[in-house]
Amino acid sequence: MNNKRGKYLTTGEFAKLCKVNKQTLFYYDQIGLLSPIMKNEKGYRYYSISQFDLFIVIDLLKDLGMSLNDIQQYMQNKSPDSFLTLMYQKKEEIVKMRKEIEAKEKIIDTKIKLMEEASHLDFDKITLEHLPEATLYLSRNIENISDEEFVEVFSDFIDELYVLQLDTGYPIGAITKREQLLKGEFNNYSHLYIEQSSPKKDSPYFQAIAGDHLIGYHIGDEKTIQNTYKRLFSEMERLNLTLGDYAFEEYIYDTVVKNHKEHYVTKIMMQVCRTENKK
Amino acid sequence: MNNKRGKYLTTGEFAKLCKVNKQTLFYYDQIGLLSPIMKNEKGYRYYSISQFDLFIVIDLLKDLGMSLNDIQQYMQNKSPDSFLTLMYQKKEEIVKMRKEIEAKEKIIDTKIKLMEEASHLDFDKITLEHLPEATLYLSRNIENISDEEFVEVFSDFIDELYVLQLDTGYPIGAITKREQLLKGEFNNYSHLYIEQSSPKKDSPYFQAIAGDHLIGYHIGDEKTIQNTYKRLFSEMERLNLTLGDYAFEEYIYDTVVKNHKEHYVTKIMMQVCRTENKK
DNA sequence: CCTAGTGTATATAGTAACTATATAGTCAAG
DNA sequence: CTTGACTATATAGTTACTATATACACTAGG
Repeated sequence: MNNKRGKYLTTGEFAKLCKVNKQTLFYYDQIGLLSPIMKNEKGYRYYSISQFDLFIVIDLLKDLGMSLNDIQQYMQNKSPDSFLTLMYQKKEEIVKMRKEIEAKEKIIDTKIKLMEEASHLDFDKITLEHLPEATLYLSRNIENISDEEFVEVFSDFIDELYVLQLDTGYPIGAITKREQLLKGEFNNYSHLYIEQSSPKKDSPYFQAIAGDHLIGYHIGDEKTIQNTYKRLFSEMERLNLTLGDYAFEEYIYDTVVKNHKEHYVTKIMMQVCRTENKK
Repeated sequence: MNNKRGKYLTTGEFAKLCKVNKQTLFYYDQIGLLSPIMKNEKGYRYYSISQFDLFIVIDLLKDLGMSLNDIQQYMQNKSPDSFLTLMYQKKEEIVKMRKEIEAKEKIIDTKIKLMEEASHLDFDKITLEHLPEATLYLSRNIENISDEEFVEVFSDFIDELYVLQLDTGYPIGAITKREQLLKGEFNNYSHLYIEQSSPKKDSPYFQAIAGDHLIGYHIGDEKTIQNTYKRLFSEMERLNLTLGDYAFEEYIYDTVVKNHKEHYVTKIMMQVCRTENKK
């Protein structure tokens, strides 16, 4: 049990016990949230051990995002029932908090993974790789749309990611169809996408076709991306490959890690077929 | 990809996208953390889509407890390397945060469990129950100590719980030895304790002896607890039981849920033996 | 008993990161 | 051409501390 003993703690001792600044206790006393059980004639504050239990609860509620004012409201008409109600409510909130933390941890893991991978890449080389199947979440179609419409689609896409909690830390990429690629319209995308590491159900997912991709890196502004596409097309011809249905673009280094557009790096993954019967 | 389109977002639109108050963006502009890519002759702000990526990172770092100032420091000399370093550091921090959240969730679960149990108790009844084995973490011995020493032991005990992360939401209880009970020294405890739901290793634990206990509840101030002990002793005699080695006291309702000492409830669990060969 | 060092108190100002309010200019639809 | 919704700046207020300045109190050593 607790407080039956006669000895009290001074503000300094109590602050040390609670692991807070002494000033914080003055403040709590001032706003009437937690006042010492006793003040002597010199104005010295004395706290009892049972007040520590109170502090612990105040601290817990504070960490759960409750304002000192709301805590005080509770403290003023406390009862086993209201405490239980409060705890049930806080349980819900903390579960939500935990899930958010977990999501953020995953985002950080992804960012680390991507950055580590990027640091081992040679941006000058074009490689032919077999990509494993990946699940992509797609925006609505954005072929031939205006700037204003693009901004709207992008905003809606972000909102969907937020609502469905699909932000996994992967970059937002864009898909270009074979048709546009052949016409040289490298900025006329068909969809935005974001990769999902552990896909959920109930959404219009797009299953990226696993298979051979010619992968190259564009350094610098998006506006000059046709140069890199040309290099990719030459390489495709040299290797005797035919163009597949889609190409995928995503930022490797963007405004988050580089100050100037000239240093941005975009990864281009062009689906290709090794088939012989090429026209 | 992102920003190649010419259309920009107004402060209001960008704020909606970022899910923040418009004023917050003014503030970020003012402190130079995130300024719009463009301002027209009337002073209207225009944000690009790629600035959203920046906002997302700022928001992530902020949620990880970084100050806007520190974020700005990072943003001013960003690089893939420094970003990676930052992410590794934040990974460590978020793991710590997650563990703290998990610990708090457990505490809330315990509080709910205890309060639910308490609401179904009849505080007037004395019952004989077989208690399952429980692991208790003990303070050092507190027999016959002064008030000052008690405060010190209590403080040290709290520090240990903090360092070893043993706060599980269970109340801090006190143990009284048979010897003291027989002498009627109900306030001369031998140890403080806290129950551990999932015990860890490497600590001087005390394994509570599982067994029969006579359980009664004391309502009101600790000072009158001898009355409840007397009731327990009578009941013990009536049931033809002998006193065991220890008695355990813990608060059911304390200052956290009740305003007045007269409403505090203390649970007393007295070890007893059903053995016949009683002197 | 005096003094140095540590503790306590109050009062006030400063801080971070918003948030609200007041005032005024701008723009787009009917 | 007006109305309503937007934009801007400037300033003050908020929360929960945190720091600083000043003064008084308590305790241990010489």
